[in-house]
Amino acid sequence: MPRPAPRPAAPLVARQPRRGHGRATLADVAAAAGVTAITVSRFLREPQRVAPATAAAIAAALRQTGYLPNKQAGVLASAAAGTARMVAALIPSIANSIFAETVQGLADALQGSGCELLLASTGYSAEREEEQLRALLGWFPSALVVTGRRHTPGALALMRQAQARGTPVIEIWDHHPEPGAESFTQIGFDHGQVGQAMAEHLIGRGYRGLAYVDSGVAEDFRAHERGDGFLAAAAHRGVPAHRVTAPALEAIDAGRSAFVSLLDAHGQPNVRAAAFANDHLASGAMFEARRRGVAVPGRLALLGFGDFSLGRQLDPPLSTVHTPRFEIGQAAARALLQSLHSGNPAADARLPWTLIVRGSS
Amino acid sequence: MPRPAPRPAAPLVARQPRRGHGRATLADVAAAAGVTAITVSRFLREPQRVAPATAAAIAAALRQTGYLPNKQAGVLASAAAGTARMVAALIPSIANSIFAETVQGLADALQGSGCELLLASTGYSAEREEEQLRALLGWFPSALVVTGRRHTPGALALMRQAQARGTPVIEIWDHHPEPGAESFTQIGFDHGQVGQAMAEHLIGRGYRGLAYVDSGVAEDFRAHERGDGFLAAAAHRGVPAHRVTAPALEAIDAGRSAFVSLLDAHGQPNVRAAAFANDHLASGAMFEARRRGVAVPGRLALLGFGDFSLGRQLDPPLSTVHTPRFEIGQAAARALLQSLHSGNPAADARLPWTLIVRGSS
DNA sequence: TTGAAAGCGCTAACAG
DNA sequence: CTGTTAGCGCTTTCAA
Repeated sequence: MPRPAPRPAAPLVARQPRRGHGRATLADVAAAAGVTAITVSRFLREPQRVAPATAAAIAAALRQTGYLPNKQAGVLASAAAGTARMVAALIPSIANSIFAETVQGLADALQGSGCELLLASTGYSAEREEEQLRALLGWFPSALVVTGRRHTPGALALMRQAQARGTPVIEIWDHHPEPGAESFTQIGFDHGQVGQAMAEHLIGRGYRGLAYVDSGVAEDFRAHERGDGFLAAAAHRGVPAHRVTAPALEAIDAGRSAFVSLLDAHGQPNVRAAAFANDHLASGAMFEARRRGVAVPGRLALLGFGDFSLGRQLDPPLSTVHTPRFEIGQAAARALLQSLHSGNPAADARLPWTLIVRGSS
Repeated sequence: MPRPAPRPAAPLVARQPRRGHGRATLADVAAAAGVTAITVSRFLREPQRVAPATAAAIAAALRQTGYLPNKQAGVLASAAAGTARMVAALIPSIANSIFAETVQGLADALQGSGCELLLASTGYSAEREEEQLRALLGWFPSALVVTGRRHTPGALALMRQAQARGTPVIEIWDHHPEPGAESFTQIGFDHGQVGQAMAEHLIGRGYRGLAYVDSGVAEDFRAHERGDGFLAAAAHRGVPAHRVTAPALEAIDAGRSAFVSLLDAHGQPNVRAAAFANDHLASGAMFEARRRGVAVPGRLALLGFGDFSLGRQLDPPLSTVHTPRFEIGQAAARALLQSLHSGNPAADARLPWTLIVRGSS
């Protein structure tokens, strides 16, 4: 009588299962529907590729189990295709309404594309940018959006590495294509040109004795570049101009303070018109002018930047530069989606800004 | 002479490798360092647990390969521990400076915790909230932050499901603990109480004939609740009060328009004091009052909500309610980090607001 | 139209 | 202190 064949030895110690959460997986759904996981996966991605009867069973099982696909697993499994469906964005400050609106544009345009937004802010610090970049890239995002074109060597290396892997890398808020230099997609405008236009507007109005009130944020390079353009244009026209830097206060207060220092410019050429790094600063100057009874633009003409809603309400309404802040985000989203779709790098875009002349200049 | 044993049959067709990207993996680093992947993994998480010599070799290999850990893989591998290191946040609008500041608080307090922020906005739509919730939860975030306590049944189900799995779910900007009802962690304040305080302030100042100018955004429930509290308090004191809704314009313009309609209240009780759903609306009223030469607070007292920087600059400066908008984000971050750390649900927090009496009331 | 097998990159569990 | 093995949940490749 043959003895029963020995059963394969059971493992000496049962290993602990690793599932710790109660979440339904593809396998659970599949079991409930009487198929295997791959069929459910197919149903979710290409419903028409499964038989109608199977589809119905799967749909029921999905509902019954409350299944939510695990995107981490999905990304990992198709890492080669670069389908992370997640866009990482890095801006100087979330609380700054300029960037908040850009992020809104980005998020809105990403809506419906199946891409989520991974957001981080640098606090205008280049070192923190590199740090955050490293953290964001660890998620293997399908695209990367960063602000401006000044980065630490480490950050640049990370960006290049990402780009080399086929991840679209987009620099927003700036547009300085450097012929010959391999670089990233830029979506924005030339801040030097804006500064130049600001100076030319004031000069064209007949003002002599100009000032550019720069941002007190040392790493707001774009504000500084507008200042550079402003001073260069004035110099080119032979008009005296100088730069003052706003103090590190809340912006409207900083503008008030800067206004005061413009009025009493010890030995400086008499200032008749001032351009500001942003509308908040310019508004502060307007408030202070009103308080002191200084005529605007009679004694001093004022010009802002940004076209925030407040400026229109002032008396006189503030002349300013309208910027495509929402559109920059939208354009970045469109560019990266198209790049993801086509496989080609996204094209640069120079977005239009306009100088709006109101009463203050 | 024995024939050579047949080699195991090679697969008929070589399978395509699946790696499509050029990124260094743990195995690459390990090979370069002459160890195995797990040792590198240990070095990255607990450097003191590998021998100094090995550590040095690994450090060199890491530098040489430019390795960046793949967080998707890491999360997946330790899914049971819930270590997604990613916080999902859902707010009505990114461009709205109130929420932008809250997100900034959240992001700042998350800095250094190793958690990234996954952000989405609902556009004040409950349906879009549910949709976005589904998308965000697919990433298996370690915590979820949503705005307010009104959600669709589907959204509630998702939130409860997440909470049941041990994911902290935090509702921000509101605080209405309902005794007995199982609910989520709430971090914010009671908007009804704020409305009540606004009414009592105006009544205490001797104004009779009150109005609450509500937000034109239909789903800004918190603004409506402040209105409810306002009207209830007025009724309780026997003071006539009514609610008007601001038109759907840009906020400052909407405030201007609402102001005009308050002045000519056909048959309504004469309005002597108005509280607004936010400072932008109130500021619009102030601008219009100045334009029309209407005395504030002589003819009409005005009271805002939010304490935006603009209000302080107006003439008279705007009375308002200061809200802890940055602190709400910070507190949410702290609460969820602690919850993640301790394993217990995060505690509710009622954050303080203050009524700031300036010149306009 | 469906399934089996393998593998994405990493880490938990266990063994030395 | 280091390694082996297995597996996270999904998708790709190949076969039926």
